[in-house]
Amino acid sequence: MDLREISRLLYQIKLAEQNVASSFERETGFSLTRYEMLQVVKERDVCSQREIKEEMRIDNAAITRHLKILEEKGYVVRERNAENHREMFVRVTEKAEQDLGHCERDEQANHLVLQALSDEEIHQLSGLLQKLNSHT
Amino acid sequence: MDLREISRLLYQIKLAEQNVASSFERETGFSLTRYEMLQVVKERDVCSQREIKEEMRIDNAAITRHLKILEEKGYVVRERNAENHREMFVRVTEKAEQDLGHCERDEQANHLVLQALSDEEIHQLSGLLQKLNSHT
DNA sequence: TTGTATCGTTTGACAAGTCAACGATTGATA
DNA sequence: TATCAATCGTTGACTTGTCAAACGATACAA
Repeated sequence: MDLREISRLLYQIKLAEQNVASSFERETGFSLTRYEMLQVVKERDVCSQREIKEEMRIDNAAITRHLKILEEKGYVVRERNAENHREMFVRVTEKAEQDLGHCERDEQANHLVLQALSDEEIHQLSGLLQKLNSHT
Repeated sequence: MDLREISRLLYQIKLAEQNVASSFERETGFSLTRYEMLQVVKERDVCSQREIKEEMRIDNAAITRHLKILEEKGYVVRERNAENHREMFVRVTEKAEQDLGHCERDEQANHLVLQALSDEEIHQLSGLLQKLNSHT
């Protein structure tokens, strides 16, 4: 297993990421990151940006900017935590719930990975990525 | 298998890509993309940017910019194809061969994926990614 | 009460990708 | 042969990530 083989594998991961992220956006209308972000917030009902950071392992700066965009689109509302004015509390709006639910029911989205891989393979892939990601 | 589960999986791929690319760069001193690019050129001895594009599935603009950087670092030389003045021919330099060989022999690089996954698992992962990437 | 450290977020500068528009060459064809 | 289309590469504008510096709270110690 030499470096060249490793770089080939890693480059395949890069390509997969690009393909997959752009397909997701094309088919759902949501950028993958912002979709995840909305779901993370929604699951917590209300949450701080620090929580988003910990859950998504993404830089603070990126969070600030994504939330700005989501706010402009009317998908989230933000307000300072009254008990700790350093924190911003984020909450998804009714509109976000609707639009998320809408593309949830959209069959098209299923064409993504499901077309390429069987359920068994998806499960395998998920396990391997988990291993890979936890070793960081 | 609903959309939320899919997005989780795709987001894992995104995280993996980020981890893996930055580890690679930290440990080899080469950005993953530029390392691949040098190898692709080296394997062909001389090649046009179109060939790089087809092999690496990367945008033309990105190639132009990476090659500019590689040229500045003295890793590649470029010259117009005398028979077709539209094409640029790229070639790696002696210095590139040396530096690539140097980090090839560097054990550190092996800590990357190899630490997280067994040979068998790497093989599995590679297969799954291949399937995923060919379905695009 | 007054520093000082820490926290949570924001901002700016950079990297690396995309797409779209352009320029120079080349090839095809009317 | 003159023109028109296709090819190859470059450039500019944009996206989305990073890191580092800055900033307004807050907490705590002297």
